[in-house]
Formats: sequence, structure tokens, C-alpha cells
Amino acid sequence: MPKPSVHKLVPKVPGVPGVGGTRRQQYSASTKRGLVDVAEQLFTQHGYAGTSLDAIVGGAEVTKGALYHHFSGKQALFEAVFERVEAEASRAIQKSLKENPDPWTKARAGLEAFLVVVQDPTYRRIVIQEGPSVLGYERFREQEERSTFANVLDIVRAVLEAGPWDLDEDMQQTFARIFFGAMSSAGEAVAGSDDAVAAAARVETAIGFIISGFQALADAGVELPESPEQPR
Amino acid sequence: MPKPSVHKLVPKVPGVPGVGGTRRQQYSASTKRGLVDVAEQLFTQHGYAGTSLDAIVGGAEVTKGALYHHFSGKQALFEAVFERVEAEASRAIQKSLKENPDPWTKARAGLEAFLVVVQDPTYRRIVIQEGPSVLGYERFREQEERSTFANVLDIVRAVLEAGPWDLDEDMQQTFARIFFGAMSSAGEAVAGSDDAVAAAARVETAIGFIISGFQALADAGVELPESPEQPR
DNA sequence: AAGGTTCACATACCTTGAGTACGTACCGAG
DNA sequence: CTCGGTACGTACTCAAGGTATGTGAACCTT
Repeated sequence: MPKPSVHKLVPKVPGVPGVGGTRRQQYSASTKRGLVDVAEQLFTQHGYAGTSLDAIVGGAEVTKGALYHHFSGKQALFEAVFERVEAEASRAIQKSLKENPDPWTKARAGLEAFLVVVQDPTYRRIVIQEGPSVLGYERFREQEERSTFANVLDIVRAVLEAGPWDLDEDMQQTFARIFFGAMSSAGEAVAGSDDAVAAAARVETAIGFIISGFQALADAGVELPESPEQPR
Repeated sequence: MPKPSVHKLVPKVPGVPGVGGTRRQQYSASTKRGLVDVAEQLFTQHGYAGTSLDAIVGGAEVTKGALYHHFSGKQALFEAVFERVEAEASRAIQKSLKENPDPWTKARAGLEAFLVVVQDPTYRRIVIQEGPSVLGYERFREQEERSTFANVLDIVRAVLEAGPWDLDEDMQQTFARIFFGAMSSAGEAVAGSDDAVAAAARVETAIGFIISGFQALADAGVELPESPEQPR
């Protein structure tokens, strides 16, 4: 006795198609989204290894057949969750960067947005904690490269170009990496703190101080040593 | 037919005990070390999830009975590996800090040592990549707190005390966190680079520049905003 | 409108691997 | 010498990821 479809049947009106594609496509996309939703929730709560596929398909009220129809396996499902979480975080940060032409205030706004993102339990668990292990370092870096890290790189470029220095691409990337790591670690400290508000204030003070150091060097016209040439 | 012992029998001389305890204790410690050795190697190569206990006990030429006699499970075995890797890294860094009384040169020496450590594939895989996921964030942080991070905190304290600022404990911790994250991320960039030497040089240039910013602020006598009071 | 085709699942099964229960040999104490 | 306990080895259980195959509903064709 096969289970009846859980989808509510909507009458098909030929001239008025649903928002996207045919009914089958809509239903398919719906169950797929449902799986990712449940997976995101369970992965956040119990981690990757601690979440069984049975629990996921049970929560989504489907079976493993559905899961393996949409995803090649557990890891692929995690990757879908990962991408969605990363994308949302990236959008949140970019949004805060809009309408901040001045690089210095832009940097501080970005920092603040990043500190908010990194306190989201889902982002912490999926991206920071489980991401490197589940995806492997290569894929993890690839994903970050074109989302959250891209934002940081953007900010760092703006700040560096405000100074008297002329840095090549590698050097800009290096500075961005350093600030990205600093902000990640700082964000973790904030999220792990008893008093997140006070901790966030401390972080902003500290990084603000570092930025002030940059400004001081910029004002003093201090040169940066040339990026060492690659002897190939 | 139970397998015979693999241990080479050494004659027991009552007056001259082996370097540590009785023969049984030596054998026991030997197999335990063997398990950790093999586990470290396999975890580094194939990751935590990708390494089966059968492979570990096979490599160590024992059985699961031995493994579960010494460790409560797979995670406990990983933790033993983790602690050893962390301890070794910490010792390497501390060694480079000896005989560097000046805080600024001490900071640069520590940075250099850290960049070497973080290029070790074992450290990268066990501590950075798999650590947070396998141990969970709490245990991971606990472990780091009293090893590698302690070194960074030490350095940061020395640098901060060289300046005109009087920072409370929380603020010192915050700065240490930030620099720890910066150095970790920078180290990963170095390790993931095609030309590790050039990348390391860039990192040292960049962080050196940041430190210069500190020195500039210190020389100018710039005050740091007071750490916000905890309202509770 | 009827029929066939394909997609979107459901069901049943296989396999791997972590963990457990229990048996046994060897070391050490008396 | 023997007796107790430690340090394993052996055989099993069970959970969980993955696979093979069946089935009905939706789409397309005429």
C-alpha cells in the first residue's frame, strides 16, 4: 500500500501557471526545500554525525527514496544546507555595506554585521564547526571564498586603497585573510561569552584600535615593505 | 587459538626495573602508544570519519578488545591523538619564545614558529579541521585554551604591557583571541598556498605592519577607550 | 479523452562500522 | 606454585548510510 501524496492538489488552470513551472516541479521543489529545512535544523541541533537520515526524512515526512532522488547522499544534503546558510550570511553582510561609501565606516559596519552573523547558532554549527570537517578543507575554502570571505576582501580593499600604499593582489589577499580570521575568532569569542553584548563591544574596541593603527600609519605616510617577489 | 603476545620478552632483573614500572605496565603502555601512533597517522590521512577502528587496530596489530580496554571509544582515541599533537605544537612554539625578552621580537618569533606549526599536515587535519567537529566546540576550546592559545595570550600580554595602556583581563583576552584567529587564518593561507615560503613572507610583512601600527599608537601615546563595564 | 511515458517518490534489502559481552592467557603477588 | 586480576582476543549486536526495485501520479501525445 503506497503512501498517498502529501501534496495538496491544486486545480490546474492552463492559462495561469503556478509561480514556477509545472505542478510536478513545484511539488518536487517543495519536498526538496522541506528536506533542506529539516536537515538544517537537525544538523544545527545535533551536528552532522549526530543526525541520522532517518531522522531527517522522518521530520520532512518523506522517505529515503525521496532524499536519494534529490541528493546523492548525506554529504550532498549537508552541502545544500551549507550553501544556503552561507548565502544568507553573505546577503546580511552585504546589506549592511550598502550606503557606506567611506571605507573606514564601511569597515566598522561590516565588522558589526559580521559579529551578528557569527552569533547565529546555525551559522556557527554548520559553517564554522562542521563545515571544514564534513566538506573537507578544499571545498570549504572554495565555498567561503565566494561568499563571506569575498565581503571581507571587499572591505579590506577599500581600506587599503584609502591609505598611501599600493599593494598587489597577493598582499591584499593576505591582509583580507588575516582580518577574516581575526573577525571569525573574535566572533566565536563573542558567541561563547556569557555577556555577548559586552564581548561584542570589546571586540569592536579592539579591532577599532587596530584600524586606528592603520590610520595612524597612513597619516604618517609610513611605507609598507614591498611584497616579496616570487622567485618562481 | 588465541594470538600469542607480540611483545618481545625481556628478562626480568629484580634489581634493575625497566625504565617505567613493571613489564605488564610497559607492554600496556606500548600497545597504547602504538594505537595512538597508528590513529594519528590514519586520522591525518583519511580524517576521523574516514578511518575505521578495524583499520587502526589492524595497523597496530591488535584487536578491538585492546582498543576498548585502553579507550572508551573512537572519540576518546581521537582526543588522545589531539592532545599529543597540540602538546607538541605548544612545545615547539614555547621553545622559540625562550631567550626573547623583548616583547616585540618575541611576538615576531612566536609568529614565525606558529606559521611553521600550522603547516604541519597532522596539526592542520587533527586540530584545525577535525578538532571542532569531533570534540565539539566546548571541548575543543578547552583544549586550545591551555596549549596553543595560552602561548598567544602570553605574547599578546607582553606586547600590550609594553605600551602605555592599562588593559583589564577581558580586554587582553579579546586582543589575544583576535591575534590568535588572525594567525590561524594566516597560517592556513600559507599552508594552502603554492609557494609557502613567499606566502609566509607576506604574512609576516602584514602582521608586522599591524604590530607597527601598535607601536605607532604607543609612541603617540594614544589612549584606548576603557573596556565597557559589565552592567551586572 | 485515452493511452503510454516519465518522474517523484516509497519499500525492502544490503553492508559497513561502532560498540558490547564474554572468554582466555599471561604477568605479578603471596 | 597458585591464585587473582589485568590485558588483551573473539564473536556478536545494532544502528545507519546506501542501493535496487516497485508504483502511482503527473505530463505528453494523438
